[in-house]
Amino acid sequence: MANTSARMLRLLSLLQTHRYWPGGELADRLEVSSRTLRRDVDRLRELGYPVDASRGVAGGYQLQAGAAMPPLLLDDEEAVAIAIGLRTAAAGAVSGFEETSVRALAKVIQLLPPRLRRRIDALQAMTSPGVFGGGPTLDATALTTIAMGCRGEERMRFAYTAREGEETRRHVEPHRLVSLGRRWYLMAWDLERGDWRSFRVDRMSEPTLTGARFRPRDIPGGDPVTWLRSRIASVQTRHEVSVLIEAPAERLRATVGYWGTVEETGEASCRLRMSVDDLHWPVMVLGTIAAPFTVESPPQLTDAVRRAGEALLRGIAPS
Amino acid sequence: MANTSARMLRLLSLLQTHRYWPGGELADRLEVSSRTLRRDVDRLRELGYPVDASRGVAGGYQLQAGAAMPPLLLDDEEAVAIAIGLRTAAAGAVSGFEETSVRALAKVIQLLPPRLRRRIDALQAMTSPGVFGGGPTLDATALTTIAMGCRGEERMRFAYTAREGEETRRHVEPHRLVSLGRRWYLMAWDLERGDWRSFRVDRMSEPTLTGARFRPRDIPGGDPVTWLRSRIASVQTRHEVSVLIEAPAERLRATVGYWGTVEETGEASCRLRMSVDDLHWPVMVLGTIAAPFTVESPPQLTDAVRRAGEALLRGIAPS
DNA sequence: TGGCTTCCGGTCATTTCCTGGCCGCAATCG
DNA sequence: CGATTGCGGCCAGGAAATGACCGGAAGCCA
Repeated sequence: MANTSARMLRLLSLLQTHRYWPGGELADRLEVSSRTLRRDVDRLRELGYPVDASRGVAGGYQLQAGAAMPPLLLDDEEAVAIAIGLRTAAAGAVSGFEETSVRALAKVIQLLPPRLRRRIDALQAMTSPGVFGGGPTLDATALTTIAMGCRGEERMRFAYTAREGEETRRHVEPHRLVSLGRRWYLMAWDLERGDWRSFRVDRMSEPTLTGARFRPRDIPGGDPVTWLRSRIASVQTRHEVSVLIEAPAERLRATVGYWGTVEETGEASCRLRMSVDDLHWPVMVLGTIAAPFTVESPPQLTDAVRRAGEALLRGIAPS
Repeated sequence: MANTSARMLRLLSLLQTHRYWPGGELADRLEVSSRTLRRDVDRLRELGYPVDASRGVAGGYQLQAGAAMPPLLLDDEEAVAIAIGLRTAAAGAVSGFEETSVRALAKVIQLLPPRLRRRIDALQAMTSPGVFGGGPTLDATALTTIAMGCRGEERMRFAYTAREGEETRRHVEPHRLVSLGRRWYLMAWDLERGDWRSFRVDRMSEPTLTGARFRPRDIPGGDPVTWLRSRIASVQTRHEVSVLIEAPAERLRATVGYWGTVEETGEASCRLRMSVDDLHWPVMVLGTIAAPFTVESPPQLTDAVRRAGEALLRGIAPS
C-alpha cells in the first residue's frame, strides 16, 4: 500500500517538525479521517516509536524519544547542517570521532540530493585544515569517496605517490578506512599485486569508484587497526606535555577545555597535561594565559616556547 | 498496513547500509517472495527514492541520491556521530552554521533514545569551549533545550541574570534562537511583562520546558534578526587584523586555512587578514609560523603580541 | 556464441487489512 | 458541569498486497 507507507512517513515527518499536533490537524493534512489517523498513530507505536497523546481541550500528539532512533526526515537545511557537522568532526574537530563521522558522512552524502551536495562542496574551503593540523590538508571529498567505496564494497582506482615520490596507478578493493595519529589510512586489497596494502589517504589522488562490486575478503588477523599498526613504519611521535602554571586551575580549564587535563597543585597553581602531536598547541596555550609557568616536559617544548617568544618580540621590534 | 510500512522501512534501511543488495537476499531478509520485493522497490521509486537495479550475474539493488532526502535510518553509532558533529558545528566550528546546526540538533536530540543521549552528554566536556572561545563557555544542553522550546512552541522558565547582576525568574514563550557575533540570543515573549524581550543565552540558567504549548505570535517587523540587532546595545567588538609576513603565502595558507585570507605581496612575503573577536588567535598564528612579520593593524595586536612573547620567554627563564 | 544469473513486469486468484462511519467511554481543562 | 479531544470496538465494502507462474531482457563469462 504505497499510500499508507507514504502517509506514515509524512506523519512521522510532521511529528518530527513540530512538537505537538492536534489530531484534527494531522488528519486534515494527511487527508484521512481522524479514525484512520488514530490507527496510523497506533501503527507507529507498534513500530516502536512512542507517540505521546494528551487529551483535553488542548490535546495532541507528540513524538517522543524511544528505544530506537526513528527514521529521520530531514529538510534541506537540516541535511546540509548534518553533513557539514559530520565533515568538521571527521576532520578531527572531535578527537576520537573521526572514523565514525566519516562512516556516517559517507552514508549521508550518498543519499544527499545533488543540489545539496553542491551546496556542501561549495563550502569545501571551510573545512579548516585541522587548525594547525599536523598533516597536510585533506580533501574531504576524497575521504568520503573512499568511505563510500568501503561501505559499498565497490572497487576503486586512484593514483598513489609512494614515499619515494614515484607515482603509480592502483586498482584496489577498499576494506577499511582508519584514522591513526593524525593521518588517514586505507586498508585495501591491491588487485594488481594480489595482496593487502595500506595507503595513506593524503598520498592518494583522484580516487574514483569503478562501480564494480566485490566480496569482502577476510582481513588478516581479523583486526584492521592492529594490522595497520604493524605495517606502518612511521609511528606518529606524540609529545606528553607537562607544565606547572601559576594560575588558578579554573582559569586554565576555561582556556584549554577538553584538550588537556588540569590538576590543581595549589591554591593558585596547577599542572597542565596534554598529549599532542604538535608542540605549537601547548605553546599557544602558554602564550595566552599570561601567567608564570615552568616546563616539566618534554624538553623540546622549552625550545619551541623560546622560538615562538622570540619570533613574537622580533615582530614588534621597530625594524 | 503495519506490515508493509515496516517492511518498506526495513528495506530502506538495508539499502542504506550496504550499497548493493542482490534481490534474493533482500527478499529473504524481508521474508517475502521476490515478486513482492520487486513491488516494494517500485513503491520506493514511486515515493521518489531512486533505486538503481543492475542485472546480470552480480546484479542487485542500490539506493541512489534522488530529488529528496530519504528518511535516514541510523544505527546508534551514526546517530551519536551526527549529534556530536552538530554540536561542534553549533559551538561555532563552522561559522555561519551555528543556527542551522542548533535547529537540526534540537530535532535529533529530541528523537535520540535516552541511552544515546547519555553517551553524548558524557562527552559534554569535549565540546571544547570554542578553543580560546571569545565568550564564556556555553552549555550545549541549555542551547538545545531552548531550541527545543522554539521548535515545539513550548513555554519555558529560567533564571536570568541581567547585565546589572540582579537575577530574575522568567516565564516566556520562546520564539527564535539567534546567533549574533559570538553570542546566542533568545527572542521571546515575556509572559509576565507581556512584551517581547531578548535574552542572552549565556545569562540564562536552568532553562526548563514547562510542557505548556502556545500559539506563536507575530514577530514585530517580521524579521527576528533585525529586531534583535536594534535591541542589542553591545555590539561585539571585532578586530580587523592585517599583518605583513615574510614567508611564502603557501606556508601561511597551510597554517591558517579557512580562518583568514592570505594575499601574496611578493615572492616570499604576504599579507594575512583575519577578522576575529579575540586577538589571541592571530597571536598564536604569528608565534607558530616563525617568520618575520609586521603588524599593520590593529594597534592592540602589537600589545597582545608583546604580552604573549614576554610571557613565553619569562616561562623558560631559569627562575 | 551459448549458458547462466539476475532483474522486469504482466496476469490471476486469494487473502489480508485498510478505510470511514458510528458509537460509548475516558481524560483534561476551565 | 460541559466542551474538547483522544481511545478503541464494531461493521461492511472495497482496495491492495501477496505469491505463483510466466516469457523476456540485460549483463557476465567461458
